[in-house]
Amino acid sequence: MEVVTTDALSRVFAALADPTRRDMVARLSEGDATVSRLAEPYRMSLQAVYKHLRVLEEAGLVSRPRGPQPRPVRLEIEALDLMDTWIERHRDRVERRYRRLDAVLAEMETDGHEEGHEDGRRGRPEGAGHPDDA
Amino acid sequence: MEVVTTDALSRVFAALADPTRRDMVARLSEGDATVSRLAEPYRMSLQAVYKHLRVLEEAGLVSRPRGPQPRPVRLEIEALDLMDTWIERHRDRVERRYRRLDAVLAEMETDGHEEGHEDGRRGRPEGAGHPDDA
DNA sequence: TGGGCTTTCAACCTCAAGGTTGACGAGAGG
DNA sequence: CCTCTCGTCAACCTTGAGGTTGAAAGCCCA
Repeated sequence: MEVVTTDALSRVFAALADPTRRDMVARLSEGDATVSRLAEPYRMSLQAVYKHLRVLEEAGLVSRPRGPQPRPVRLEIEALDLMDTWIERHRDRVERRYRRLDAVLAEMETDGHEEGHEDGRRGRPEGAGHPDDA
Repeated sequence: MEVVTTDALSRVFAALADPTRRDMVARLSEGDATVSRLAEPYRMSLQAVYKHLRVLEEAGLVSRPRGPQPRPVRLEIEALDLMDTWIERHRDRVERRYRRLDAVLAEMETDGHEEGHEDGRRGRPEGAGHPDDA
């Protein structure tokens, strides 16, 4: 069966990997809208838009009461927060690591060594390697 | 030829939509690593890992000198910043909007007006509609 | 110089993603 | 009541993503 059960984070990232969907989110961040209203700007069938909407919904980025009448689609920010958390975490780690490296390099420079950093690159000690999880 | 030229943002989001790739980024945020070292924990061929790496590279999330010897893979944070910026922008918009709505609703409640919200959500004025870009 | 290790490319397979068209159902409004 | 519209579902098509195997190439070392 392999019910892939793609994890939440993957769904959110994947949902936002599509420019159309990202644009929808952008527009929804300004205010709710009905499906057909949302579809207006795009050169694709209403059904396609509906599908995109479903992707966003399954990613938790959007919520809406289902039904035939013109019902509004609303943006939910929890999913954005989810991504944000992930990104910040790793970005911080990298930055911390860079800072550490800079310190090490600075110390090495007291030996009178100069770094070839014309593109702002740091050295890479390639240490660590902790196969830690996400 | 259709050089799709997927935009940068799409590439970054898509790159992180895969759990394996996300794990790679997580591990790289702790320190650089060679391709084979990176591949160790995963139960897939080395070539598959290499492909993932290429995706990350094209998304600008990773950089590495190409060549036959064991060369280190390094995480680049600019791409993370790119996403971060996008996310924050829209999240802020939504939050501002929610705050505004809350204010409006609070004001309306002084009139004793009822809202058709069977799912506990806030009201939706559906105004704006600026098909503004991402 | 030959062997082994690493990285890389290429051909192939499978399946899901994004899109299309066609049809259906429920409300709103004449 | 009939109809029009909006949202929804379903079947189908095409392409690209993720994986595999096989093989080529460059560097290091004995």
